[in-house]
Amino acid sequence: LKNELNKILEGSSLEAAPQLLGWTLARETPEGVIKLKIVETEAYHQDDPASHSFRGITKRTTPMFEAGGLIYVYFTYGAHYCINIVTGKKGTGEAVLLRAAEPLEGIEIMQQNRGSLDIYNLASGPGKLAQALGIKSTDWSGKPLGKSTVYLEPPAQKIKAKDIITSPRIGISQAKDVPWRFYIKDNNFVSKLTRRPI
DNA sequence: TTCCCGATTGTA
DNA sequence: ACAATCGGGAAC
Repeated sequence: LKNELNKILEGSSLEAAPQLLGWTLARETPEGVIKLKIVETEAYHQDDPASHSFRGITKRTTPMFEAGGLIYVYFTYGAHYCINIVTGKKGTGEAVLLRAAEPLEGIEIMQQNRGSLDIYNLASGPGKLAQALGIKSTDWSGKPLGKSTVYLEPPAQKIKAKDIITSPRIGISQAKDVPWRFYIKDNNFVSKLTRRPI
């Protein structure tokens, strides 16, 4: 019998991205547990020019083509790590980028990891989110969600459909028009970047 | 092996 | 508004 998370993760990234809003992202570190509420996501898939999986399986993108439930971590701009949740069936290259989250527990650990005390600056962007969690290596990529890595817990309260805003994705040059970014309406912890003008 | 560029962030 | 920074992927 599949639980709710498995149902989400075996679906497409486009379906999963809004459904993951409100879920708690957690990691147990030597310093203590870190928990955040996911407030902003983006969907990427195989037939999507903006997706790393668009050009097929490479060493980097191999996890994206596995069955849903893995994490996919990539390094970008020479400085930042970003965390995705792989979704879909094995053989389909899709994932949900975790773009922003609201700190819930382990805030001091995240402040330490980020070198910032401002709670609105701890995970308000994909690079910041990974840094807050202490994810700073692509060795994490391809690992399954689980207590020994990073795991998800159900939303404290389900996010209502009317409170989910869709918009174009951020920071990409291809497929700028499609509304595959999702975030919680009026949430103060979403990323601050403005969308590049078309 | 060379070259280009990026699913970003911090600073000016 | 813009530089920093370096690995991935394509091209040569």
